[in-house]
Amino acid sequence: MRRLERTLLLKDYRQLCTLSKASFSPMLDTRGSDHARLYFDGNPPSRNILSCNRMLAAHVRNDQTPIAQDLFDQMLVKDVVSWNTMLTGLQKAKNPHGVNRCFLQMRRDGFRPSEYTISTVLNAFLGTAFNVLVSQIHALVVRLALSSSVFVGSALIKGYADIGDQIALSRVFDEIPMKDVSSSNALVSSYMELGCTLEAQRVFDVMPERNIVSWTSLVSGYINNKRINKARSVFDKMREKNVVSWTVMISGYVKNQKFMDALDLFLLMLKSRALPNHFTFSSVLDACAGCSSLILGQQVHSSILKLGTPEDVIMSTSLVDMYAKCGDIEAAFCVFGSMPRKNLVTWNSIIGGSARHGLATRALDKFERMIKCGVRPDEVTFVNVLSACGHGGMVEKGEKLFNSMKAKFGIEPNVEHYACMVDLYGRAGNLEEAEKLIQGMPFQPDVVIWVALLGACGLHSSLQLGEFAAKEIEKLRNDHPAIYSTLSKIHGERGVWDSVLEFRKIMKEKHIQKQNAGSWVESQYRIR
DNA sequence: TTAGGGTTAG
Repeated sequence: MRRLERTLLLKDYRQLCTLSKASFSPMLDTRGSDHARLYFDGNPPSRNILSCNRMLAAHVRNDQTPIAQDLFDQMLVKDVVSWNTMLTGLQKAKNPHGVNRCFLQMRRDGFRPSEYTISTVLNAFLGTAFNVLVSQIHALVVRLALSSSVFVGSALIKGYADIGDQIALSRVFDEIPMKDVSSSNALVSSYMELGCTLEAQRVFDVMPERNIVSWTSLVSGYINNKRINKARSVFDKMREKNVVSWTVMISGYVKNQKFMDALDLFLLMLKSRALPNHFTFSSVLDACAGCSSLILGQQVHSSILKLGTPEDVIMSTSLVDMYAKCGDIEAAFCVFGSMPRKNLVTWNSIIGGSARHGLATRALDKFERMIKCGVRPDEVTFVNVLSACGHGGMVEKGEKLFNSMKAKFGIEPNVEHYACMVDLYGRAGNLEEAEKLIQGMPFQPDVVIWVALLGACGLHSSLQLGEFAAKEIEKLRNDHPAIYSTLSKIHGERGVWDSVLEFRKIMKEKHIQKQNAGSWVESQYRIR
């Protein structure tokens, strides 16, 4: 490049830099005229760094991370805001690898991480294998003198909670000079996460200022520590409640199988004129499914439509699951078909629902479609398709799918899959094959396996093998109700009435009741 | 122009 050109470029570059001097200062310090050239070519003055960053942020806000990444890669001059925005995009896209790579590149390029950078990176690493880096990032925070930031502090507290380091997280909190309500809230939920309910309560009690999040963190913490009644008593003390606090309490009841309490609370929420959102509806639908109430489920579905709740893949999956569990599989298919986006859980719900309704062919058809749509099956998918084959008597298809698990999809069959296969062979009357499979299993058979075999023996009146399975069950759990009822049935069918009476006597002594099959219709009445 | 603390499914 000729000297004159170089001088001109450098002049233009300096002029451009005056648009945002603070952002450009690291570049001025470390870059030469080649960078000026690059900037001149790639970023005409109409596209200065501020407008590029704004565009980048807009893409990130709209969940268009790949577009943001393209723009970011094209930006020949970046500032710390550009890097932070890109990191936020990768964090939102749940791409911790990407965040790690971007963060490393940022540092290699000589940029100094800011409070924004640290809190974004730490949050991206939560719940991932990258959380081993928390203490290293903490060391960097100390070196960069960012320890006093409440944002960095909150992120570090959560990071240390994620790796179970109670001492470190309380030390981080202590070292924040001007603690705010958010950092205290982070401390409350982190103690709760580690099961330290007393510590969490103590922090909450001494907080100089509490907001709705502080209260909700406490409620949520008690729920996660299985203290549902304590959670409710805190919840009742809240003077102000919002959609999140209502949802936390409702979903807490659902997690604890207290479906009627969840539905009662949902009614209270509506009475208080709080507006449910997709989080609330997912939990409420789960409660309807839990008590098999189609009527309530339908009413909740109507409310979703009436309120114009925006489509959400999780909420719609809960709808599919609710309809399937409440006996209306056609409605489940209808909701499923109307979903613009489906994920693995959605597919598993419809496949599992079909299987439970005895619709083996439809279940397998959905499985094929799922593969065609490019969704990779997981272990739940295979439990569902194998049980569909079992209910449909499709032995060969089941065998083929079972063998394809490892070979085609890289999924190692677990004990549940073996139980499905034992059930599949057993129902079809192929008890020998079932027994052979158990013998060849790569792990010790559990109660579920033996119960599947015993069930098959009951179905096909196989006394010898049935007694063997019963003995194995007894070794693992000596009061399993299936043992006595099934053996009593087999003996009855063979006319060995003494044994039948003996089993009935044992069942009476041990207060064992034959488990009755539940009926959807029955539970409809129960709820009214 | 960039960040934190409480909520959902098989």
